Amino acid sequence: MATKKKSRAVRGSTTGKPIMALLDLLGQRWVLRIIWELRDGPLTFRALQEACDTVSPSVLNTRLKSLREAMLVDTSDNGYVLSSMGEELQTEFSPLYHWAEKWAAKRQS
Amino acid sequence: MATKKKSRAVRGSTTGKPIMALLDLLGQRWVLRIIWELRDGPLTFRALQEACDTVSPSVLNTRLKSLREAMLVDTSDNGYVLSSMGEELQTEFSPLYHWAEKWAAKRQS
DNA sequence: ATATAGTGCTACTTTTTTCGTAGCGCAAGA
DNA sequence: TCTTGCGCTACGAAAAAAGTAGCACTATAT
Repeated sequence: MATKKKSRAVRGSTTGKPIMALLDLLGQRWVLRIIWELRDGPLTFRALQEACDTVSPSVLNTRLKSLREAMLVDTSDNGYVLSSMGEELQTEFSPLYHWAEKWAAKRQS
Repeated sequence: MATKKKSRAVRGSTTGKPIMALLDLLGQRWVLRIIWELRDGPLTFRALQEACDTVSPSVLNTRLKSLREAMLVDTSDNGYVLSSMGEELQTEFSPLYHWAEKWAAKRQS
């Protein structure tokens, strides 16, 4: 059981499989977006809020807590920043960002 | 406060940027999971429901509609199946599934 | 023809999550 | 002192998701 760390039971999946935990984490609203917005360096809480379509501060704070617990985000002097793991994840994602353009083109046709 | 949003197609992002639309779509609960569960071939509605921790049929149906509109999922004789675009996306994701193991290992240490 | 079982899916109520907004406590300048 | 900007909390309203029941249909069995 994943009751080791924080017993947070990342919403839904109790399988204990890392991929399920990850998909659950990333499947929370704004999580993917936050990681995306932090791609170019640190942002303050409010800057991050602005970047994410002025997401409500309560939700943003909740997400940042999750992401810090998940060791994907850290705090720095200049605000929130991707951790080394977070940057790795961002790197995994980058081809996806390119793919999105292709996807959009095909959708419209 | 900022721009008033019209009836949103894909929740949140008004930027019109494909990546935002994609992140919004994938950030809905169960969407990533559904794509993951369809990785090895078609699943019926109920099989898919079982695979996703018995997600409620209303939500599953809503997601499947979104995914069909997004041209990531199709229907087949054997149930729901990833479209060619859906398979591409799944391919983009696969390294991520490997990364999750590494992530989990690091988290617990 | 009737019964059975499995399918995709809708309808409805309850519960959870997110939104939207106001505002607190703190710190650095003017 | 009086701002200004910061991270963040509080809380009611709105939206989304969960949970459950069950319908219409099809295929197979009796």
